[in-house]
Amino acid sequence: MAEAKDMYSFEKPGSTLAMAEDVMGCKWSLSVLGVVRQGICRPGMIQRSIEGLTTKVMNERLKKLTRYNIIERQAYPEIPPRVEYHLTDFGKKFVSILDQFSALDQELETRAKS
Amino acid sequence: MAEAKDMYSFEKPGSTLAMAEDVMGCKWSLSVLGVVRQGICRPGMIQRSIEGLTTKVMNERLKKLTRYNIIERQAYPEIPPRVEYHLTDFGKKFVSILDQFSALDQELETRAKS
DNA sequence: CAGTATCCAGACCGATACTG
DNA sequence: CAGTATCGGTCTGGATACTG
Repeated sequence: MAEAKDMYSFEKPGSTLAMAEDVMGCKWSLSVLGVVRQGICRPGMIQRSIEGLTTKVMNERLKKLTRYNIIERQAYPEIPPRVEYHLTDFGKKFVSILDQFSALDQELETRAKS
Repeated sequence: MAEAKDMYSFEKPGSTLAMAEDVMGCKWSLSVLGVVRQGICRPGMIQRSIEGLTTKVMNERLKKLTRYNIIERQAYPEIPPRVEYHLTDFGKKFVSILDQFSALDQELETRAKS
């Protein structure tokens, strides 16, 4: 059984926090997540939306985000092939936490003005 | 003035989110933050608390966290020298967001049990 | 269009020795 | 005790070409 102290220790392997660390530690992860959440879901469009992102890295990130169940992949058996990525329910919770970092910005700005 | 769409774009340079990315992307950052929040505030103790952490990397992390105003450094002019690091108010908000990632774990566990 | 393979420069971090 | 300097291996990500 977990002790209360454990509530305050970071770095549990396999935890959501460790996952967040892994995701955020990779360059381009947040950019990709950002455009996917905006509804830009096809690889070609994702790449064209993000200046400087290469195919290789994009696919690595999409794979990682998929593996962590933050986004999910749907492939349509057409010619030419079509693939779509969308946030999962878990992914929506995940990005809503990321938003709270941004919310701190607003708070700091507001404070600066007053 | 910012458009509504900007609310959903990640990756603003200089933002708290970019800072979070920078911090979390560095190995050992969260470990260091974790022990400092527990009140382990002196470098020697911090290092002894974290298996595998070297002096060099610890100091790099402490510097970065200090630069971002997540923790603050207090030096006492004694012999031998004594230094303490503590969370700032901003840092407390920062770690409370990190806790929400961990909170997702609880939620998932609870759901698994039921 | 979606995705993979290969190559390589540079960043990161671990080990160690050192200063005040 | 707190912190810095140096060196070297590893791993990441950027460029490019390629397959189905």
